[in-house]
Amino acid sequence: MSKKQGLSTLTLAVLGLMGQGPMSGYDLRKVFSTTPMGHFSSSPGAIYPALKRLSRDGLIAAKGGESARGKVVYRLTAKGKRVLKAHLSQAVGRDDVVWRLDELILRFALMEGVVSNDKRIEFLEQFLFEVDGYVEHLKGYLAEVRGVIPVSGRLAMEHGIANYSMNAEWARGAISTLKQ
Amino acid sequence: MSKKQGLSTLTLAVLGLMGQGPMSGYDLRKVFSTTPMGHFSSSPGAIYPALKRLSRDGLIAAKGGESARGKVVYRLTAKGKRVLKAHLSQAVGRDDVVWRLDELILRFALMEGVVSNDKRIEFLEQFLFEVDGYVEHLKGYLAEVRGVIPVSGRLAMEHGIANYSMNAEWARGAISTLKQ
DNA sequence: GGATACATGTAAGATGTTACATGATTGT
DNA sequence: ACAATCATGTAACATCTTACATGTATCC
Repeated sequence: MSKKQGLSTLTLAVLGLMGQGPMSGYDLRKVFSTTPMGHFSSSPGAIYPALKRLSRDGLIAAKGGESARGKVVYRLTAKGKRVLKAHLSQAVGRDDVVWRLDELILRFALMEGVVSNDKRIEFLEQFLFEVDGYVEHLKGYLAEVRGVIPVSGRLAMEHGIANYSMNAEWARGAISTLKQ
Repeated sequence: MSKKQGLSTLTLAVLGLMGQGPMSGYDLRKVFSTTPMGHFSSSPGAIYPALKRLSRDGLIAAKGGESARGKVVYRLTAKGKRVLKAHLSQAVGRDDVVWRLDELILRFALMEGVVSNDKRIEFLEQFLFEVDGYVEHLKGYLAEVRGVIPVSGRLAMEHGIANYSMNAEWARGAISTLKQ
């Protein structure tokens, strides 16, 4: 169906923001450095090369026509839209929840206008299922090692459990919001 | 007083685990792949070069004497202990909370036996102060943009607020645990 | 004797950080 | 005229991922 889609978190953020409207590299840097949207480096050494890559791969294209100063404004190509939508529509697995939780939240944040309401609810339900499962796993692990691990370690484990529990709570709330 | 201490998360985890006792690269991989301790790649391509660097820089040293099979067991040197302790003793700032929260939790988890109980409480109090401040900031930001941002974006913002609130709650609980 | 687990490593490539460089435009 | 902000870029370096390579010891 598709090649492996190894979109880095930064790449995903760039495509997602351009999905909302055309932007320049400088615009992206402003968003990353002035809003609490994700935690991205606004360093030129990361953003401009990323734009070059996306441009080279045909996912974005510089708008024709001169813009103010040297500004280069990009927008998604048809291929870029397809790749973005495919990425946002991926199923949520246990690995995503364990290893890439931040990216899942970013994916959700970028879904507006790209993925239907029903699909977003489906995403949250898969997310909730996997998170709940992982919370149980962590609780089981803690029960096993409690007593043999040091206090700091135990508290850090409890942090992990509280973190995933909070994510489950959030997902439950978000699902009922999206269902009206 | 000291050079910039750009310990990567993996490097910190390696030093911290070796702070508890001698380990080989393979032992580290086992810990990373079989316990929920942090989210580290257990790939040999990350770990063995990291051990080489730490060894080259004099923070760890291979134990003399042959071990089973080809096993190479490392332990912290005096310098390694010093660097680890210095890193774990750093003050917590707003930037750490915003950009490196996972690393802060890892730092806390590794403090046992290296940093005194009082210092750990101090760490948690600084952490709590910064987290509380950031929660206020996020709430203020949300209040400003609520209404003009899409639903998915708003829910993602609320996720961030819930996340930091949970961290504050956790810190409060951990402080009272450490105070007995 | 063959599968599995132990144990370490390298090579190629992608991505990111920090620091530097360059020039245009706007405000005062 | 000068500073600040707008705007893009490169070079050197560090790190991590993926995939491959190699050999040993143990279990059945």
